[in-house]
Amino acid sequence: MARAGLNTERLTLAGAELADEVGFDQVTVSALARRFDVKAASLYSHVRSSRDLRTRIALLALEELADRGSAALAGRAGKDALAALANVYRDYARECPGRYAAAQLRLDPESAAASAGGRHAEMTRAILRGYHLTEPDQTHAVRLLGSFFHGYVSLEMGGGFSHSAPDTEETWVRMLDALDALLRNWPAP
Amino acid sequence: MARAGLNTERLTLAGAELADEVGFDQVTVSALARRFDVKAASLYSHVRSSRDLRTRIALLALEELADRGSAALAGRAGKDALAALANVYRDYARECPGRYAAAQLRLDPESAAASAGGRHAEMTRAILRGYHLTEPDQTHAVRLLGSFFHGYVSLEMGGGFSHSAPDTEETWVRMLDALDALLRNWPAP
DNA sequence: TCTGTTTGCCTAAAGCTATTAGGCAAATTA
DNA sequence: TAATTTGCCTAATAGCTTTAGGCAAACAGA
Repeated sequence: MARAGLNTERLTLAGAELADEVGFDQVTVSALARRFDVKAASLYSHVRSSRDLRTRIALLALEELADRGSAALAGRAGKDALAALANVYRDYARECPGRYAAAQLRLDPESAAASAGGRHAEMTRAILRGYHLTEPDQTHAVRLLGSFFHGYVSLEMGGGFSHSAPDTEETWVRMLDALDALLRNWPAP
Repeated sequence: MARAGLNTERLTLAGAELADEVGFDQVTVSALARRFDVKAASLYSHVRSSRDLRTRIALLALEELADRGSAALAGRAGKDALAALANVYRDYARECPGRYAAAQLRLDPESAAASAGGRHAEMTRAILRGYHLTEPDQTHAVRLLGSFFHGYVSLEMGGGFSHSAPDTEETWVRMLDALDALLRNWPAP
């Protein structure tokens, strides 16, 4: 019987594709096995568990997202950089909803430490260099931007803004204007 | 054999408690049946499906959250109101993490329409009355605040801020200062 | 090329969850 | 008290997860 040529990388990638097609919570060892025309038990040579598979997809997504972020930030500063990074998150969530959902998976401490999570915080900090904030305000601002990016994208993806006018595109632009203004005029304690 | 006295309300409430104890994604028909010392099949007289159960818990959480919000906003305006509502979300997530997670469940359109979701948007709008924003900026600001509240609470609950200094309490206060400042000086288009 | 080893996928099996169908006894109503 | 409704049960099917052990394909060395 010919072999399917499975390995951890391919499974992770296929799992990410599956997530984008059917949703991250529908990513299952069985479904992935079906996609390779292989029995579910066979995947356990390459992946420790269902949880392990999902964690790997999450790490992949975080990495991809960080790569896109780095590329977008190169050569930009100030509001330009802010908008660029914000758009990376938003576009990624739209293009790859399953992967984006995966990136929100709560990781165990070891995985989190090995993840691209640090790069994300670092990118946000890089943006703030254009706004001349000093510690601890810089950290507060990093957290505020992180909260906002994550929250906005989650709500938009979840359809939270879908019915109401005005459209989300206009809101998005005006929000970035507002955040830029806030960072330029960050209030003293 | 004595009856357990199940009904949809009790199951929903017990499901919410279970969610707070073991996590919303661990809320299962079987686990709930176990908690009532009853067979899983018995729950299907009161609940249409596992999905139905989860939806009911989500609706309960949205309702409780809206009730707390209304109570907190009564008699407050401006920054006072802003902080009060923000704290409602944050405290609820801390006290009832499972319910809070449930409130993030993506609802089908009918359930969403019947949910307290509208009350939440209305509360945020009420806060903005103290900041004299006109449409469409008011809507943009509603969405920004919604994104921020949701994003911050999600990240804090997920441990996103856990390792780094300064502590989240200080960040929280300074973020609310910043949002208040932003709303008072909302930038023109 | 043959041989031995590793590796990869398979079958088998047990355990858990979801869900449906049909039954009997408890609670309610007349 | 009799009739009816209702509530929980047993039984059964189906899917996902995971472990154990087997056989054949791929590979390494002589």
